[in-house]
Amino acid sequence: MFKMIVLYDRFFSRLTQHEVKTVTNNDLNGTARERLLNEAEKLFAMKGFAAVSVREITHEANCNLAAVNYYFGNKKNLYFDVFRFRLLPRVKQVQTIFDAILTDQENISIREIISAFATSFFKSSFLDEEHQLHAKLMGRELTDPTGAFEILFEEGMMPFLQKLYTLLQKYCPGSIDEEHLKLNILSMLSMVLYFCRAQIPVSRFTGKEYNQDFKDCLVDHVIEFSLNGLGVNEKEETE
Amino acid sequence: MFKMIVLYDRFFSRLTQHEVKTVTNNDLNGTARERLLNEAEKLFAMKGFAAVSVREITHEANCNLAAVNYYFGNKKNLYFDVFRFRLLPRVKQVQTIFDAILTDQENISIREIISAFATSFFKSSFLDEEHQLHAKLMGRELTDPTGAFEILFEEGMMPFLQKLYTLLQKYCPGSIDEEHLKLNILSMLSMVLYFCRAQIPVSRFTGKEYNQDFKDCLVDHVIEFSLNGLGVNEKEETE
DNA sequence: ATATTTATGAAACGATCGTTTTAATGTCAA
DNA sequence: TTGACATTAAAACGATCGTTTCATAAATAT
Repeated sequence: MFKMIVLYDRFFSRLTQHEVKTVTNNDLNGTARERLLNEAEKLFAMKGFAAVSVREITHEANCNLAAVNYYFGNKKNLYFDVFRFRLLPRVKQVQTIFDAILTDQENISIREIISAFATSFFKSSFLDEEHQLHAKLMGRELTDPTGAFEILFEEGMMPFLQKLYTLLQKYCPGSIDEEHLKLNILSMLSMVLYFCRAQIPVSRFTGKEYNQDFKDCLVDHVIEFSLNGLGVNEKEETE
Repeated sequence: MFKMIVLYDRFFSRLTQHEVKTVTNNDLNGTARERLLNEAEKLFAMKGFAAVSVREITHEANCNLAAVNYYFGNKKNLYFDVFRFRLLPRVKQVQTIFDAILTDQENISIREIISAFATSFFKSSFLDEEHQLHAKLMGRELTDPTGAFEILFEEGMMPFLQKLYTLLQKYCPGSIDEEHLKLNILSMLSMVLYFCRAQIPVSRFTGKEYNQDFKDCLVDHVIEFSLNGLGVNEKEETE
């Protein structure tokens, strides 16, 4: 009895018997717990926390209504676990892609850093239809924080921004003070986030649809605007 | 009977007898309809549409539960009217401030245009506590559009962006094609929106609180970053 | 095989939601 | 004053919500 209550603490939720025994097994996707997480991720992302009912999630996951409370304690805990086990890995993946792009190169220029940043955000993840859902989830957390966002920001976003900071500080030609460099980084971040999230206003104002051509154009624009914004005259470097 | 149904159409809602007779009177703030709009604006902004109940609104406005349905037909129509009669005027005010800043000056430089843009957004409105609520409302519409945002964008934002476009096109030194200039404008917009809305992550990364010093610093940063991003070397102009 | 735990099934609970109904007011012209 | 209309009041309706209960089936351990 008491053991059950402890399992429903803020940071832990019940694992299936199968999962406890064979955590490293790849064949877990079929378990009820996994199906619930998958459908919850999809539905929460599309409609938001309040607009999705437990009945809807369990129905889509082919589970019983009581399954959510059995595995996760309550609806809110399921929401948090979606962030912990589904969103956080994907956010971390952005930095992984960023690192992979840079490690291929020997001498790193600022242009290559900026380019890797924009590319890792844009092309590889956030413009995919699948990841649009995650952007919506994070967007809602930005306006109505529930604490779930902190998990992503502290463990996923902050380390990435810090790494970007040390990289740019190292390879920046002039001496830029900490405050201005950080504001520059946030400005770059604001652009990629905006062009990913506010696709409707962007399309409406520019008259362009988000096809591959326009996406490529956006990546180039962010890179050039950021390089100029940083005060780096790229023409001296590339030629 | 039928007349009532027509009044509850998407675009119109019932006016009080008092309002119909004396629309220009300043003494309207006390009517039930106005009180409902005020409280709805406040509550919708703080909690979002779904998280606010009609009972809560009517209670805060010292009205009866049925008053919302009497004056606005239903809850959703009240939400739309909050955008129509409360948010739209405030969004238009941004452009008014922008125009006021520029008309004081005789010869307009690009720096002055950018500065007026950033200032009209930042200082005059979006960083005030009162207007933070409106930013939250717009933020939710960005992730979960209900159609209410279109009112603001088409009638408030688009004309402003168009004006900015023609201004910059006129006073820009080099020849910039339409697409790139519009992307530049959207980049500037993304920055002011982000620094207004994402105050928590910004404070977390920079370590700065949103006091007056930091706000001023942000305005300066956006201006400089934008000028550099546009490829305008401001030092040749100001000296 | 038996006992114990784990998981699922269907049904119900209590609460809250938006909306409607019906009756009682208040207001103003005729 | 009377009648028509605008407004308010209180109560109830039907629906949906998150959660709980309890019986049963499946899986596992002894």
